[in-house]
Amino acid sequence: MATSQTLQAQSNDSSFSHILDELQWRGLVALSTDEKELRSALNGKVTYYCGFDPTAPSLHLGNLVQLLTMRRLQLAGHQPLAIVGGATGLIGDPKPNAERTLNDKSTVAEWVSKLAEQTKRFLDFSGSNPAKIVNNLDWTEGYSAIDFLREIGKHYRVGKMLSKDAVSARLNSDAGISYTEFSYQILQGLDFLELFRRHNCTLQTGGSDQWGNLTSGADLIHKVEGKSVHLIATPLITNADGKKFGKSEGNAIWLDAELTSPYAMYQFWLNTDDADVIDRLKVFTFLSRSEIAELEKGVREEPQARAAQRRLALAVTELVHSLEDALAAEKASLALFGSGDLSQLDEKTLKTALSELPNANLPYGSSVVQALVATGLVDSNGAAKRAIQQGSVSVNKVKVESEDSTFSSLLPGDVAVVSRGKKNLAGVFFTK
RNA sequence: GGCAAGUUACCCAAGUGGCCAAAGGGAUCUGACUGUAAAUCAGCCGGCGUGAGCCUUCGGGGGUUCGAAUCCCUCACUUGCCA
Repeated sequence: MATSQTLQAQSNDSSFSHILDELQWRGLVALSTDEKELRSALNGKVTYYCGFDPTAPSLHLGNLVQLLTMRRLQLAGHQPLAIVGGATGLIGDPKPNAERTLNDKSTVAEWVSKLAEQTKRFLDFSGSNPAKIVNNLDWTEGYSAIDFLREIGKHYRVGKMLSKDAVSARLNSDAGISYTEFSYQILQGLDFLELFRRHNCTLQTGGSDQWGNLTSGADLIHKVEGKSVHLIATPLITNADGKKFGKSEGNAIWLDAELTSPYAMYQFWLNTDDADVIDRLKVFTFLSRSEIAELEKGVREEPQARAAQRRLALAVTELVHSLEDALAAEKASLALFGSGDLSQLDEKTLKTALSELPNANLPYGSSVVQALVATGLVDSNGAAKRAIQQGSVSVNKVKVESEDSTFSSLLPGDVAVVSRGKKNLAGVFFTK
């Protein structure tokens, strides 16, 4: 795979003498195994891994934290293994409140290949410490139930398994937990053991909510191989206002451009709270300590300029998509939110900007309600009318007053910008 | 295997024959104020439709009744206790 320009341009901040110092400064270490040993291990070359379970057709922002952490370690000279959980994805790790619905094997297999493809953008697969993608189905599929219970199960004490947060939370909830999900930690433990044996992998990274599963593997290796290995858990990203991070309008932000457009990605980051933006820059970008300090000053002295948010939005959109996509999203954002009159924009700029938005082709004479539904700004005709009654709908920045409005004037090129609220925009292209 | 309790819209949760599209809270969304921020206040919050009405929904299926989320049968699942 050709290495992208974006990847080539990345580097760690040379003002840190140890990768662990940088990770800590970026707020990426919530929990770890013995820090002194971890630090000295990282002085040499370490092979490490992080798992991604196929629970959806795309990775999301939570996964991005892991991917970028992996990349930082790779830039420090260590060798990454990205595990795509063909096996663990079939089982499902216990969520705090509810049992997961099992997905078809074929669905999971399809998602595995999609996720594997996505991870490729974030790691370097060439050079002296190339990344590798592995699938844990490779070593679990052939395992017989008897062998599994004898060779692996014997090392697990039920008391300890019950005490893991993920399990005990479920036992105390009214959802209970199935044997299937209860077993998840063993499978993940097996992953680490296999990677240790096959690739001499001695470090696992993951989210702090996965700590129980991370320690599962380290314990197993200790018991079976008598070796101590290392763990780094990244904190869960939370917003200053306590709301869940990574959601926009209640929907997850996906890395797949089909599910979350580059424009939506850009907007998501642009809307970051002042109180969060510096933390986000540390976690989600490769900007240096001094660059971030500069932006922090901007937030303090001139928050309304939102320089930090703009930088963040551009940087992450480039990471996830491409520089061209990021610039196009930025341009569309400026054009559509700028104070200027939309009709002053030339046809080409306008059409490019609109194609970044959710959009629809409609015949001339269509109603505003139809456009709202067709572009997906609202779910139903009723919701569209309600939105108009609430005064939240505008066409080309002019508020729509009546439920049966049509498009009275179009922009150059026979297009229109429909908005619901201040931030939800969509484009309409008129055709015969 | 036995006994008991439970399964309500995105989440929590009321409702125990008609006044139930279903209380209340949270989340999301929208408006005002702003900086495409936060906080605050207000509104919307199953679908269709000419704000009258109609359709679908209260775990699945079947039944009683003029009428059921509410009663009965049955299946599935969850939790607790007993074995």
